[in-house]
Amino acid sequence: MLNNYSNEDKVLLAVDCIIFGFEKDQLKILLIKRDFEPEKGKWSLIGGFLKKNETLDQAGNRVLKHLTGYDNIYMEQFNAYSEVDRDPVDRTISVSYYALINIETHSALEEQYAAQWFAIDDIPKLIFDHDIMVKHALNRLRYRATHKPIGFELLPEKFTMKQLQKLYESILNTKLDKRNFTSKINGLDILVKLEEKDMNSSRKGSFLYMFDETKYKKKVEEGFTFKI
Amino acid sequence: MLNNYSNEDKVLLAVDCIIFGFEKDQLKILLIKRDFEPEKGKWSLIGGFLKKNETLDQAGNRVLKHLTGYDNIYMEQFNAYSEVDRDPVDRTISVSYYALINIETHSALEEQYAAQWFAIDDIPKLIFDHDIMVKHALNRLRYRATHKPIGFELLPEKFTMKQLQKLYESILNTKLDKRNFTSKINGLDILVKLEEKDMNSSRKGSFLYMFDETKYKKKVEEGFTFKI
DNA sequence: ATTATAAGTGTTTATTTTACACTTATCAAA
DNA sequence: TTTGATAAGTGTAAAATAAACACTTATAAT
Repeated sequence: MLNNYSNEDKVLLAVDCIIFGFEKDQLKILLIKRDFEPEKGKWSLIGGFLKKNETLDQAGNRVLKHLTGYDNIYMEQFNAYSEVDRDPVDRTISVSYYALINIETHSALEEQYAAQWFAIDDIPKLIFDHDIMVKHALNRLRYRATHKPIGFELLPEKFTMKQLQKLYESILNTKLDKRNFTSKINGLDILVKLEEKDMNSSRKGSFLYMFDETKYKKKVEEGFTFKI
Repeated sequence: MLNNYSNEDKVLLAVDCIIFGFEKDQLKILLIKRDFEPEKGKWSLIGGFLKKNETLDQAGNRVLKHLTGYDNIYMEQFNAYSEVDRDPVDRTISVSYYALINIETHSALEEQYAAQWFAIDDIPKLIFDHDIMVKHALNRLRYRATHKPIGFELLPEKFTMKQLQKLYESILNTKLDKRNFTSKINGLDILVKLEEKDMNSSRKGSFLYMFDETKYKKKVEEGFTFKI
């Protein structure tokens, strides 16, 4: 009586991750040189196959850790890709995730692995349908940025208001007014202004901020609409 | 060299559909009495297994047609569910879809099949993790209703402003002000007001509307924020 | 002391959203 | 044919939010 699914087709299930980082005022994604056939040596998203005894979330984290060394990264599932011929070797459905990561605090790992960061408007041709996945992930990230706070996972612990503005500008692909941006962000009440200044970018120096993690996460739960 | 995926695990991939309809001012979903083990006879979402040579979208449509007779239905994929034990028989990942359907023009089909419509706040206990899927689908539908026009797929060809308002109210689970609603909707410029009146609901009668399909679909592309 | 540079800060206008209640068209009943 | 009942239809004022816009200030380097 049990096991009456035996006539059904089984397929390979892949997990592919679009890993966003932010560095030098630029939004970037992490790509890897694929080390197996087909398309060996071509640039690819971080990905791998789901194993029998793990969830998709677990597979995403395992794959990410295995290929980049990164652990405990913020990830969100966003779409399944199922074109019959998307992978020439075998029927593979891919569930994609986007991840947010602070490049600086996770630096130096890329070298031991074959991963490399690419600025968002300088991405090489990718294998299979990975280009489309990146496009969709960007849309999702844009939506995310206008409906929930963003930055906690992407910026260093302490950052300037300008860095935060540049993050929004690069995600939304637009220029924002400094005064309006500042008051909008302050209105969200998720930042803590520190005494400390960053003296690198100007003589006057600019105050550093941190996220108030509790308030930030509360706003992530609630959501809002951030009009640009 | 090819077929080097042979060590990877294969899994069953299911497609489950949350089918929304609207009837008698109520948002409803279509459920089916499951006709195979396990959980035979229990209420379940419309679902089935992906076959080797079809996409998920195709599988969704095939399953829907097979179990309800409905064809050519608006569907959108929204999430993959992958808990290891979600199906007791075999490892099955489910990709869920929500669908929108006009109950009246598709009526009479339920009887030949084992499907039945349930008002959204009167849904029986469902098998596996289908309850969670329904909850997520409702959230997705709410999001959809506040960011794109909705109703074309759910309402009959001709409908009153009140019907449309009731649709929004039942999706958003809230009461709306008649005047504000009317001017908001008219502001979208997606409706055509007919000469014709519906005389069933009042002595005065209420004008019937249709969607301007071109404008409607354009707005669906663009998106907006519908503040309630 | 002077200068150069980016940081920091408020106000006014335009737009959008919300709150709110009376008149009208029609059918049914007297 | 008049009257009454009922839901449809309609507008405005106040409040909140978003957008546009430019000068002052703190500091390091010279």
